[in-house]
Amino acid sequence: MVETSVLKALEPIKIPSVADAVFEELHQQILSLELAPGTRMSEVEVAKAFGVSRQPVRDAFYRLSQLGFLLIRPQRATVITKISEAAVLKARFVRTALEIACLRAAVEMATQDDIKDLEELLKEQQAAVSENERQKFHRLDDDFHRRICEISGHEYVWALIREQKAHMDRVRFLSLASGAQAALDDHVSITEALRAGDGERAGACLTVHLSRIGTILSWIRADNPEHFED
Amino acid sequence: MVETSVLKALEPIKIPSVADAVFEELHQQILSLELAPGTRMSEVEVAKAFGVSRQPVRDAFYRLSQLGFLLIRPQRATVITKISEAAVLKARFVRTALEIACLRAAVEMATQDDIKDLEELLKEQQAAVSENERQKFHRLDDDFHRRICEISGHEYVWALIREQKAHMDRVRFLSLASGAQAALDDHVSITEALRAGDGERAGACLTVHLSRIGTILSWIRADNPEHFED
DNA sequence: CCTACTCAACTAGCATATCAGTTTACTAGT
DNA sequence: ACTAGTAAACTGATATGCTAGTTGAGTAGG
Repeated sequence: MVETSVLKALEPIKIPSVADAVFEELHQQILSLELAPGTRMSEVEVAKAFGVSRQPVRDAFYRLSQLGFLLIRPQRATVITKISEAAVLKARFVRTALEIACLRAAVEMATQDDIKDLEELLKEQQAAVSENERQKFHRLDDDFHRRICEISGHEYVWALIREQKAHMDRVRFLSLASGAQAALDDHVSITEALRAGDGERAGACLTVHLSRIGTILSWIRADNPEHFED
Repeated sequence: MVETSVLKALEPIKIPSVADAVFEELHQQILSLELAPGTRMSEVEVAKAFGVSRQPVRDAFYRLSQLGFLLIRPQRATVITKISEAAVLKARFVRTALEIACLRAAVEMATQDDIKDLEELLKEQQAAVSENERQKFHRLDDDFHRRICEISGHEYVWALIREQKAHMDRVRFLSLASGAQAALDDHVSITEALRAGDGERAGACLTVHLSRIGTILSWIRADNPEHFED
């Protein structure tokens, strides 16, 4: 037998396929609005641009359509979906439901160390806000919410939340730095409630936190009507 | 212009593709355990059995793997996943979170007619239980939960719940008729709480309701160890 | 100038061939 | 009998040709 490595991986190693790469790239470009809503996409063109065949592009297209970012119509052009105010609010509802469940579980499970970790995150977030580092804050924001899922022992829920969140992220990308301080304040409130073991209050804070997107949604739409559907 | 029809469909008509058909058939067979967990699946064989090419089968396989029913390992055999006790409990957690959110919203939204509809459903369920019509009860069970989503104004959540539910359904299929009366009693309690406008109590009843699968899970596993993963 | 029709240029779904990697059955050597 | 090595028989991923259907520009007819 050929000795491949000392520690043969126990879990099946995930080999990133070409389709994965195409998906990741397109997903990132769509979320960052480099690929604007309404843009016509062609399997052939994308395949040529990436230097691959149509098949992996087709696979990637399908995944994106499942997430609601591509509208594939047989025999017709595939287009990047416009931001739907309704879809964003739906995503918010689902995300709120899932995160509240995690938060309530986290209240029961959180150790001193967990709280410390969260507070460490809050400090980093404060630094990012102070230095106006928008990208960094967004990443730390995600970390905070993911961390709560982990603490609750329901880490897998983050995958679902991330899916839902994606629809909100396109809006967030248009919002510039607005609301970062308010978001951070919410995080502080949530962490305090968590430390106090008050699941009710934590949930209420989270609801307020996630509701903020609703208030900015209308004026972001007013500023960027071309990215929204009628 | 050729007059295609008087009422041209406003929404783009969904043309069922071959891939859709393959997916639906396999999905149904997997959920009903006609295709047992652990079964090796081959794109080629399935394609031959359905009389189609490998492409639509591949598409269907991918969708099933996303739902957690197929384990696709490149260059290795694709197998139908065994029932995972952990996956069922994860699905239960997510489903509970989503349904509680809907239920609480439904408490605010429900009209007299909505309650009447639900109670009508309960009667049909009672009939199904009395006549020991298992399939029918399962369908009415789903209707009940879907109806609550509709009442809450968050009908789209049902699609997510259905996804999660699928993992629980394979277990339900093994459970024979056990617990139908208990489930119906839960439905009655939930409806009563809904009528009383007591979201707190309704949520508690729902949590109990969905928890029942946890209690039967271990002895179903004991009776059917071959369908469960270690 | 406007309308109705034709047709070429697309589209995605489907079929098929090829490729690289894994598994497994078989054989040669002990 | 048993092990090591090899090759054939798989696997899914990728590439590409083909088809039915849609779209839109251009043209003929009014």
